[in-house]
Amino acid sequence: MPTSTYDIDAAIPAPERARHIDLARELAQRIAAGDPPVGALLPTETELCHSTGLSRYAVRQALHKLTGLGLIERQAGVGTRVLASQPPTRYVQAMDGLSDLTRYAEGTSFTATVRERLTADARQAALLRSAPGAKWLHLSGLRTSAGALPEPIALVDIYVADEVSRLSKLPKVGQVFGVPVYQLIEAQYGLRVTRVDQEIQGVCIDGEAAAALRVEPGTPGLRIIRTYLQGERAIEVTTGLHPASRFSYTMSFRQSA
Amino acid sequence: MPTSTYDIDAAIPAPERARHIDLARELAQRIAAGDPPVGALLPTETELCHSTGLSRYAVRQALHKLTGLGLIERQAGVGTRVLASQPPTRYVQAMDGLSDLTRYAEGTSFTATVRERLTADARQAALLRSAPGAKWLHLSGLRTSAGALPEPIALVDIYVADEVSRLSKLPKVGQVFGVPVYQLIEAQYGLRVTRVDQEIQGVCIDGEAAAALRVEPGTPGLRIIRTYLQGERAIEVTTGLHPASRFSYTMSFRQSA
DNA sequence: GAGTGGTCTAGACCACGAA
DNA sequence: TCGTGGTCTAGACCACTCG
Repeated sequence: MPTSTYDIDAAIPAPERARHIDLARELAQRIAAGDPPVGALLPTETELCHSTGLSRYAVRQALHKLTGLGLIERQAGVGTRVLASQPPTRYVQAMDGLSDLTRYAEGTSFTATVRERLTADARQAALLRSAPGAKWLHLSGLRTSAGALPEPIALVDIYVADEVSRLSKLPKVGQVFGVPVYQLIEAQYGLRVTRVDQEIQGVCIDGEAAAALRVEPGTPGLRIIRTYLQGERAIEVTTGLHPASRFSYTMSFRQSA
Repeated sequence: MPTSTYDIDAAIPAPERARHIDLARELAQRIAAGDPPVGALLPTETELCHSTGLSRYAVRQALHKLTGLGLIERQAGVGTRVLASQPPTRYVQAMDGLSDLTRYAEGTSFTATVRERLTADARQAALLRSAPGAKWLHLSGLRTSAGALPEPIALVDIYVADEVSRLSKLPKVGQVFGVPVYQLIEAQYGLRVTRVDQEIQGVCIDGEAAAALRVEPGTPGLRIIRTYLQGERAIEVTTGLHPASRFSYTMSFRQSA
């Protein structure tokens, strides 16, 4: 039985680092080896206290660490259950805000050429994830670089759900605009976009679009469709048409700790 | 001065939930109000113990929660510093493994038509993020749906860095193949991909590519370039050419708790 | 040297789940 | 009813920072 009086431990120049970390590592290795297999219960806190000679506090710290790693699950009255033998390797693309989605838009501005209220037909309803007959505010325009010679960057369509479309600072036709519309909605209606779905398609730019973007008909491009949702409700949908020569979409996925 | 003998508190039917959570919430509100402004120090643990009547353990639990929220930063010998007045709203696209990147590949198979070792010229070096003259293993082939009539899905090129290219289970020319190459590298060299960079371009599919994919010349498509890195070293690069009619890239970003 | 947060002990009461 | 984990107290020693 390890007595572990505090003075004794203090006299020793410290064995390693924190003991709860050692214990966590040891338990993780045992779990990896399948000692308590997935789905089985780990020893109780009391048992671990006795077997390790540590206090309950230290044992709980170790188990807390394993919980954070997703290795175990704890429930009062039941015990500590093994969830996985290996900490799952996850990869994430993280953003510090939705503005990262449209970072390319920095140094550019949006000029509206169309502003109308529309009632969705069948085709539009599919894009807008709403029932046919639903009302939306529709803006259409051109995004241009803010430099001396304003090169068109993208043809943009913005749809705003009727319930959140009474926005005081919305761009007027012909007006240059800088703020993302979803930010106006969040500010004015006090809600938060909880999810953004994004689809990227390859397209050939023809006809009017080619003329507006000042590229040759048949030029390759990207169509990006973003749906901003609060919960399951789509509150804004944007589509952008980007000439491939002026835009490519890059992202980076990192292994999450 | 709250005496807070344990029996007294126990006799009361529990005020709310855990007291450390109440304290965390109160501190978060104060920080939001700028009481200790960003960059300043919070009261020390001892002061919080006195002002709240809680034990140091409970106070530390509350501060630990705020640390997890990214609101504060702690350092022994210095104190508790306010990092932000609001918990940053982050959005993440999470994957439970890199196979999610190529989920579309399920139910498809890769058939190699080219297998060679190459020495990167200037143009290839840029794609492969290595110096000109570096050696890579190059596979080229077609990804087809596994159904009865094998429709070509994508033209694929795979480049494997020389140091990790001695792979026993690598696809041979003409052979149907199912496992992602990065998994072979991870398994055989005992390393882990820590980052994947991805670029998506819009293209028009012409010439040989159109013939191989059995689409009309001038058909729109997507080119997807993935770079698999361990640390800062690129160990594999893949490019895929997908007809737009058979593939679009979708992703979803969620607000992270 | 005084004070900070990091670690740890040895107790205790509680809500909850299972027998 | 019994044992689980969740919460909490009141002490303690340590490494570290700073004046």
